[in-house]
Amino acid sequence: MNTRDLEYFISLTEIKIFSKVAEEFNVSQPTITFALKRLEKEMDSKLIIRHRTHGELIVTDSGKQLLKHARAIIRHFEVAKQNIENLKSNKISIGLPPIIETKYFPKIAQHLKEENLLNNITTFEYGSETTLDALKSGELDLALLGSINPMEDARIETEEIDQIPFYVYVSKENHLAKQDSIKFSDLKNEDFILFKQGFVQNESFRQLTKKNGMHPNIILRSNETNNIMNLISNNVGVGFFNSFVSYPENVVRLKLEDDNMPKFVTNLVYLKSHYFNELQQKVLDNIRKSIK
Amino acid sequence: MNTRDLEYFISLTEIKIFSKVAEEFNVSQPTITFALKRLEKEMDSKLIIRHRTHGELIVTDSGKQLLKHARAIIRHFEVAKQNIENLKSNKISIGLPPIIETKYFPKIAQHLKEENLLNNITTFEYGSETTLDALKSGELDLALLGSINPMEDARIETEEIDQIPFYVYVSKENHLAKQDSIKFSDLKNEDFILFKQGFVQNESFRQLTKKNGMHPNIILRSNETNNIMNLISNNVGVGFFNSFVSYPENVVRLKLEDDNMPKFVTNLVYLKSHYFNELQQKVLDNIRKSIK
DNA sequence: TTTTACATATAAATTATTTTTATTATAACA
DNA sequence: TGTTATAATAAAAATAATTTATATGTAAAA
Repeated sequence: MNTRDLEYFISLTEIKIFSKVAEEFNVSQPTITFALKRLEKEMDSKLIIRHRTHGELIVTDSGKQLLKHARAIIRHFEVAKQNIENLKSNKISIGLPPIIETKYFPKIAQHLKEENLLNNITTFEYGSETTLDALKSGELDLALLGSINPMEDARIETEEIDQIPFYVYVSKENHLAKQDSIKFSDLKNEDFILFKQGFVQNESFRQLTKKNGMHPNIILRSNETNNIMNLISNNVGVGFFNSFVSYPENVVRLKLEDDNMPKFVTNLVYLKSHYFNELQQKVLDNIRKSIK
Repeated sequence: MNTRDLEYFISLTEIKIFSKVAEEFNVSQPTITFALKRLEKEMDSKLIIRHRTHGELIVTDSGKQLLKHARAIIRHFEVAKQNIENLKSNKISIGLPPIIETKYFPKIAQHLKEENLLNNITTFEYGSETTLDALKSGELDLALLGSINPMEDARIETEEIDQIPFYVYVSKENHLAKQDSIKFSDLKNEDFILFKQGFVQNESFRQLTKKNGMHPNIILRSNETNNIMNLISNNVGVGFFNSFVSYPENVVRLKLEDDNMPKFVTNLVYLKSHYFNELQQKVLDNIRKSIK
């Protein structure tokens, strides 16, 4: 069986028009007809019910069943290619979201340098959610990433590093700064400066505002911790981060008193199906050593 | 890319001789050479280092990486076929290990009969371990099965039904019968009558004997609960089962006092990648309703 | 009801891919 | 040095996939 036929099939269930699928793949329309016939013969089952008219095309139960597996097959194939590409360039690509990088990378870099491995790594610095996607797609061999509460994903191996709470960061001039700790709901009239999309703190923040029935005023989003801290220290708004971020002297960190607060969990993760070669294994071991 | 090439490749990494692989698949030797070349071109990487001499054949790191994905791809393909086969026969095949069947099937059957679905199911009555393998291979759509401690498998969706302890069953004439509860180590001189291979109680039993440094004398294994209980009641030996089994009047059930005793967990399980059609969904819902 | 437009199927020819047959190359070993 | 076991290569054959051209089916428009 050919993966090309599966690709035609997947596309057909999405686009639902034979001739458009053919266009998509730069082949002629009968090619799609024949590909589907091959699959139906192989599976000994009708996969798609077609009416020769506008947009009506029904995926049978068998078709739906195949579709699930077809997607998995194509994904496996693409990830295999990507992994091999990384292997060839003798680099291990590591996802390191900035906040986690700040906390852990100095030690990791030190260890790797001692072992002469520092030039064999490429780091990838995006938010934890984006990083997770990249890991799944096979772009990354390994990642250190944050999650709210322990991670659970069927395809991923997770080693939990630690769990830390979230804090609110405000300027000393802010009215909240006199207190040591607050309730999340005390923030309902504040302006917020947060990270851009793809950071777990956002998900945690979203959960808390929902729980407290708040409609927060987010005045700015940035990817740069320094930039955000600068604005906070000028009392432009308040921030919501874990304790990994460093903060200037005129910023105060406030504890949150609420029960059942989400935690920021740091995880060392990789695909269960990933094969680590000797070099990659060495790097992995060094990272493990560095963060524990 | 062709799955046939992957099959040749997988076999080659196992058999390690091109000509033998060719024989295995009833093709000529150059076919294997060309298949490997195609894969190496597609992956743009050497997969296998070959010396034209006895048994020396090294799978490269890239090859190992591909191998992992190749196995997954082939499995997906086979499972898809099997699932579709079940779908066509409009039957839902359900794994029901005997002990669990005894406890849950009467209620399930009653519900299914009311809905006129009883003739759309096929049950598969083996031990939980065997049942799990069948589920993974796509032979089964669904299973109720036992595990020691909660199950964790990447490819499987699990709904935990309940957790119950294991007990020791002895004849009233047995010297232990006077007690209400015992320690597992009190059994060190007993003769045991257990289930045959593929039942979770065996795994639990094995763990406990190991922990207690025991070398148990297992005098008989059977698949028939009635048969085993008969022997126990005649004081031929003692049994180790969960509380689902029914037992005659002259058999006594003893609690186990040990700490951290393994539990018998009943789970409703199915493949994450399994697509349930309307009929199958109905059956699934009825089973859920029956066991909760 | 006929026509038109859109969409898929089919037949035959073409092209591409895979496999085979026959042969050569290479290393190990007697 | 010749023999044996194994893999690679070249050319031909077989098989499979795709295209071109055309037929067929269906819904909507005229």
